[in-house]
Amino acid sequence: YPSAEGLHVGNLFAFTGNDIYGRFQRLKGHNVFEPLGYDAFGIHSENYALKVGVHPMDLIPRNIDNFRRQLERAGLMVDWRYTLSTTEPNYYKWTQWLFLKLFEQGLAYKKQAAVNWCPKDKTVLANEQVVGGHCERCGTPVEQRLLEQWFFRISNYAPRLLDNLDHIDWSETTKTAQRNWIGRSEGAQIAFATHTVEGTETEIPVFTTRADTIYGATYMVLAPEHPLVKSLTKPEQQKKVEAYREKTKKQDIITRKTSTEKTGVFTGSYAINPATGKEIPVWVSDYVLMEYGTGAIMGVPGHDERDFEFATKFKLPIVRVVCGEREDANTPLHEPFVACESGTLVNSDAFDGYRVEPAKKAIVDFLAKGGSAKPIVHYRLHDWCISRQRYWGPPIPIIYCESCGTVPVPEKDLPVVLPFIEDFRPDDSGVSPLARHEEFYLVECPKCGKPGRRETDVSDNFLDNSWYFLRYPSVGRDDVPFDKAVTKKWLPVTSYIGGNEHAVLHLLYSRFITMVLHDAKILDFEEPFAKFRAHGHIIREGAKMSKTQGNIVNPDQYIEEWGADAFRTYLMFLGPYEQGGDFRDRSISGTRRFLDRLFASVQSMSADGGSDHTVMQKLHQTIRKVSEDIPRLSYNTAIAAMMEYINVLRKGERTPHRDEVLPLIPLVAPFAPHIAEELWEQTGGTGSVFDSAWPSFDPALAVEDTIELVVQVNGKVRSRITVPRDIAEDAAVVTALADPTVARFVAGAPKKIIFVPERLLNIVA
RNA sequence: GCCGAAGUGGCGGAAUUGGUAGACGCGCUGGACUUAGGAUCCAGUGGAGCAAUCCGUGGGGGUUCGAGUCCCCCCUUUGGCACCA
Repeated sequence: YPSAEGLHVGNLFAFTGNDIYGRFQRLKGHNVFEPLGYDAFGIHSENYALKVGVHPMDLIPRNIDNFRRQLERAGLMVDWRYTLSTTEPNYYKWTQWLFLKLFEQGLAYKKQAAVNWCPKDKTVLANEQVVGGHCERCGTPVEQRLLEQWFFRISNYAPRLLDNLDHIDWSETTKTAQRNWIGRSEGAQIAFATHTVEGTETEIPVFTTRADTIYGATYMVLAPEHPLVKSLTKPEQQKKVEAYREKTKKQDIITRKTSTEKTGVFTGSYAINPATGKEIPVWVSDYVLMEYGTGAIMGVPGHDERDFEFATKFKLPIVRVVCGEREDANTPLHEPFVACESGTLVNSDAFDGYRVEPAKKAIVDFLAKGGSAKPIVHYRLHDWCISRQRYWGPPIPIIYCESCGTVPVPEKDLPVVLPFIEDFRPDDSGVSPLARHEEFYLVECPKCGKPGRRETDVSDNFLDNSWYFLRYPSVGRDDVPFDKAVTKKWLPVTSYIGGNEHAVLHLLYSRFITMVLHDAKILDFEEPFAKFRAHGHIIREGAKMSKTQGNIVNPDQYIEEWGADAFRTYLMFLGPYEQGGDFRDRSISGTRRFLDRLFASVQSMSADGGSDHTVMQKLHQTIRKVSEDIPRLSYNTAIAAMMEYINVLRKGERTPHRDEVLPLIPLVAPFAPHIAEELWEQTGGTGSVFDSAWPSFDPALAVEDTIELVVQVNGKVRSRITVPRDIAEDAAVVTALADPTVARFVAGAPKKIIFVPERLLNIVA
């Protein structure tokens, strides 16, 4: 996202890590395609445009120019012929096409729903964009609002999105985040019979993961928005219930989600506990969420903290149905007993004595016979709300016609171009600013030709970036979103390094979209990124970088002062790449010195091919180390190894030989491409160093023939002896005991000898 | 509350499977060169001790010939999710 502030050092950290990997693969002889593009079709850009009073159509190209300038200085191996911008009609034409594909598959649908509404940005947000009850973008507390919205049925794909995680090569942290977000829970749906105030028989379905505790269900709770609330409320309770529903509706998400004090009201109705056959009261409370499960629960106060709290407050009966090892059926419950591994059922008729886990299945089976229960797997993942009541985004390609209904814009009419309008500021109406422009929305129905009305909402920015990897190799093609043959050659993405902040947004949506296209037989793979690694984040002096703290690092000044190569190398050296690290101005001098010493070594090296044996050994060890470290993103240790080698090379003002120096040039090239190219040319290389070859190492040379064997006595290091690498245990013991220090600690015959070849000898005395 | 990551010198960090703790870099100390040094080069740099040696990876236990690494308990920091039934 090309922000107005320009490139952040964090962006550069991410891009450089990718670049090193790409340059390394190219040196290894692979054909590498490394693209980069701009994704500014969303709220963030629009808000900034509003703030500075510049139209986004003017602002975004300006930001992009600045970004491009900064990116080019960073020395990335990006193929700029294949860049893209999600704000361009030739790109978003295909974003709209994507919407149509989902619509065709029945995966895009419109419904009225309580959605997350940001009162400041005046738009709907996806669940993934609500962070701790606040708008991800501006931090304003999010409200609930009832609106007609377009959704994608990502929930249909929940099982696949989850199961595939087991066999894709991704960072565990990212996989865990997705698993938690998808939130599979295995349980049962159980129906509680009841009747409406008019006397009609009906039932309240609940979802539970603790069917084993059903004998302890002493009441039920419906979410305030639950559709059954109305018909179950007795006339004498009506006023109270209505008032309660009003009150909870007005509360914003924050107070609702963070207040621990339970509130609620009785409907006056009762339902039958299908296990006990007893009548239990039906309550309404906002601690039950309409969005999860069935929007209704069975209250088991003995074995659930929230239920316990609620029952205590409203004096509802609390029954023990599970006990631990030192308890029995009559042990009083002063707090809910929630541990279940060790629990045994009590007060549960035929199921008394069952362990918790088997009881779950047995009780569901038992209730299933009466038709009131079935095992069910529930996912936390909600459908993806993609409507945005804003201006800056791709218009959703739909036309409403009085006779034909909801009609998709025909593919030949794409793109639906976002018009330039002056008054793009959103308002409270719940509709997009585009709805103020007849010239945009008054259109003919593509089916029957009668007057129709265009959809005026635009789509979520995350839809734009859910498919860009598919577009990159096909940039320039106007007739297709992506060319078949080109896609086959380059995709899925071989290696992707990104931030974990996208774990449940971009990275989940991209997987979903890819699966949908696979199912529509448009793609022959269903996972977009074969390998994904989450990089760490850079902090500064122990604190997160932020504008308000004023500790943002602008890469420009550092590149100016130290050069792009030293800066890149420093960023990769400051910590383990997958963990990030602490940015300290002063430390950049270290990597700069390293590169200077490398440069000086080339200038001063002796022209003859002679070389020192121990230096050559070190060289081959270094080549091996760097070759092994780069693929596992251990950039910091790869750099350290090269520094170490330079130190050996120049130890005591030694003049290095040509053969000792030259292999360093391609070795350092992924990190410091500019210097590497320069040195490559100076030393007679032709073309680019990146078209040369990655140096190979001689395994025989990479090992030393004599080693330092550590000698321990009783596990404590007492000496180090220099011995042949392949020394036998007996010989090692003899040599070790000849050492005066060792001899001093060994009185008499050794009790035991532990010999680890090439490493150590431990004498237990 | 739940899920995850992490605690190592003055600082950033090394230490593939349990096997020399502190690689590499910053900083610091001393020296060389120099009119000068915030340049460059050389040497040193975990703590205590004259030394032999002892102590050292958040704390406490344990397993082992041997633990930064494995097991149990606890503390701290940090990221994410959060009334998810």
